[in-house]
Amino acid sequence: MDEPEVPIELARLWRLPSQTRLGRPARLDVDAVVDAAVALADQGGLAEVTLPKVAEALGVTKMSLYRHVGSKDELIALMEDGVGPPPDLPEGPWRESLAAWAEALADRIERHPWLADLRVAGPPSGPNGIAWFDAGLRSMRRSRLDWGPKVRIVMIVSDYVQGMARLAQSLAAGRSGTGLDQAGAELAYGRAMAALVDPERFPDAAALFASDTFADTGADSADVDFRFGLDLILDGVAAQAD
Amino acid sequence: MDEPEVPIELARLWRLPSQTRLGRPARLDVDAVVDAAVALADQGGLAEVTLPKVAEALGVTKMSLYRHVGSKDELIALMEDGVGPPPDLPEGPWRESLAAWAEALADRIERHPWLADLRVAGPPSGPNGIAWFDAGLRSMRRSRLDWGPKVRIVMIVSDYVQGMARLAQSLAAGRSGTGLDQAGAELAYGRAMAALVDPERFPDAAALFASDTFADTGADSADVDFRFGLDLILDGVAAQAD
DNA sequence: AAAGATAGTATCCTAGAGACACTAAATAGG
DNA sequence: CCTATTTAGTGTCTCTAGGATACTATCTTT
Repeated sequence: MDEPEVPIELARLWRLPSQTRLGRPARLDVDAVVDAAVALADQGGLAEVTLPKVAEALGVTKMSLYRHVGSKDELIALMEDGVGPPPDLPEGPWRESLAAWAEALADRIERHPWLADLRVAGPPSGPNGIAWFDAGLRSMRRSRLDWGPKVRIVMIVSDYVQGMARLAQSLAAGRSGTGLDQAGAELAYGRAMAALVDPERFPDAAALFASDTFADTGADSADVDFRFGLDLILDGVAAQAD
Repeated sequence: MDEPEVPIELARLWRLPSQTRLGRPARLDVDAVVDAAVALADQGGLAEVTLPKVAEALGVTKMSLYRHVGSKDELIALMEDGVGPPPDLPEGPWRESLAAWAEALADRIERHPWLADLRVAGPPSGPNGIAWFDAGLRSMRRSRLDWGPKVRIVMIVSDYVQGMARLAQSLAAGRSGTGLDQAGAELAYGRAMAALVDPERFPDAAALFASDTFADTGADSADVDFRFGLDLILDGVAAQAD
């Protein structure tokens, strides 16, 4: 009856020590692999995280990694959890607390941009994922919201933060001319749209392009946009909480 | 001075006819390639869309596809635009119109689940992307919102819809036991979490897991969740619009 | 010292994206 | 009519990735 209580992936996420200490001692452990992968992703994006490259960074062969992570997907999940727990957030009215939590989430993605590329793979299950989740719930302690709404609001806010981060990254990539196939696309965009968007078919879009709304998409407008949407969502929460 | 007015990718997105009709006539065109790719994605997900498989479906070799699409990424963009324009939406108060637009977006993803996997790659640029964008803006005509807020709200709502779709897909995949590595993970999840989530460290999360909130994540709760968040966002918009 | 367990290695396979040089089929101008 | 030009589609090659399998190396327990 030595069936594991928890699946092996969960055991790795929580760094549960293995029962036995038989056999050859390991040079590597889960943390070493995850840290190396995170370092690669931090400086080159998720695409840099390949089993060969992680293995090379650690000075081992790629197949040895499979002793410590079950698959590439599991490695990604471990990386997501591995970037760490939330910071201590100030207690206070739910609106300020929840906003601070959202800012902390955004900050986390800014430090690890590849987090914006990840798909949600279900409910949080790692220790740090749970910690972030717990912090999000805690921010609403002083509200009169029930569990159901709280959970949904946590999902909405974290989804919003990730979505805005993705958008900001895409715009930044397009703007700074990544040298990829969309070099100069930013310049051509306005002119091409003016030529292609027929005001008869698309009256509102054409009017928008004719206005200078897109012109002031300056350097730090991302922060303004972020606050705008966050406040909008918080207004929506306020409508529910009262 | 016969430089193209618009980049070639945009020309393909908008199906601008090429000037010349020299040379060998094409068996294929952009639409044929895109339609085949969409058909594959519809029945097997984005992972089914590979150049070899698309080519096989069309009875050509994979390299011939590059005569009609510039790259895999461009094919994805063409697919996204290729699923079609928005339906006609009822005029009316902005709140109902915007809600209807969001429902139409959700409906589109339900018909083409792979749309949930796509990253936003900047502002909309294809004819149908523009059409959806235009429809979103139009839904708020009767509000007193300025262009800036309108654009942001369109982004927030479409991001919300896509995020919820992704979440619903993840949960559905976990629930129906895809046969992948997470077979039975759903069952183990509750028990494992109860064992791992220390109430001292994670008081709110532990309390949540102890409650039966997750138990009633029934079959059609996705719709309920969707409406909850949508209403929350609309409440936020209302706070801005007044 | 032998048996058993675990860590890391060497080699193989499958599959995809894309480069490049080729052949095939059309048109325009002499 | 015929040939140069232009465009469409093919065949083959390279690179890179994830992963399976069978192996060797190194430790602990008895």
